[in-house]
Amino acid sequence: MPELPEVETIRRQLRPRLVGSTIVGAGSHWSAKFTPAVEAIGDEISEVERRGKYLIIEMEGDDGPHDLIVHLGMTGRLAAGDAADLAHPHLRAWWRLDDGRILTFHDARRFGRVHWVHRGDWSSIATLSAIGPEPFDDSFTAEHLHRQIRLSSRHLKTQLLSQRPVAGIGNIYADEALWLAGISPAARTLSKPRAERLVVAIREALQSGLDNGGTTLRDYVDSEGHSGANQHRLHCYGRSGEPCERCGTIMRKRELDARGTTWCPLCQIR
DNA sequence: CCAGCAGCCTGAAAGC
DNA sequence: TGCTTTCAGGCTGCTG
Repeated sequence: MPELPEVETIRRQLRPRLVGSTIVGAGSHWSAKFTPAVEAIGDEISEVERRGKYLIIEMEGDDGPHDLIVHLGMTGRLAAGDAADLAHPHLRAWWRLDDGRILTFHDARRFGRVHWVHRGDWSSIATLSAIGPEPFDDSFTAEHLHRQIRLSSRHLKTQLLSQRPVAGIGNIYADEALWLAGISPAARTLSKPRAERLVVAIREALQSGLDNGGTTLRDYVDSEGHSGANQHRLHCYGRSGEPCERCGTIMRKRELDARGTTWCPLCQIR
């Protein structure tokens, strides 16, 4: 469940280690989700960016600039290590660098993906091509959020998870942000004042994740194999049956559009 | 075009 | 103890 804070943590670690390196070899699992990895052979890494939960490795080669795009899915891990990492049974893709190091992509559940596209041409990746603004960008405003939510009749939380109103939110930070804002995940509309609160809350929830190196509930580790610490600071996700930190009401959990959803039935009344 | 949902995946934990 | 069931859920692509 790497969401924006987890992917950004990995990006910050990998960028200085990868920029300037050339890919001299690569391989992948047989699934078409991972085979585009080998297209990067021969190219040099010029930048490591991120858009929402997508890691975007910018590549320069004889056939022009490309993006090597990695989505970690639920259980994806990236690491810049040595050949020992190739032995792992969950290895899905690997890239050998010109100094002998190997960038590996492990993913037990194979919900992750690798894409190879011309620089900036994300049209073949539906979610990425329609993705909303970065949450810390000035363009992510209450007016924007209010307008976006009005475009769909789906539950508010489901819209946040779609990546369209704003980029990078997954199940954990969606529950956290809605609790912080005091808004029901099952709402279908969003007033202007609530949109104001939700923008602040989304930034607060994600910033906590960034400040604490990500949230590790089961699988997440950063590119150096370290767990995050934000799981100790969650107010909502995973706290069903426990008292709400704000009002003491017992937190509840239910399925909302096939996603486990925790909320406070009093502070987040519909 | 949109809402809703099956399907993809496997390891850990719970249930029997 | 050991087998079976449940659960975790981001994204794609299909259906009505």
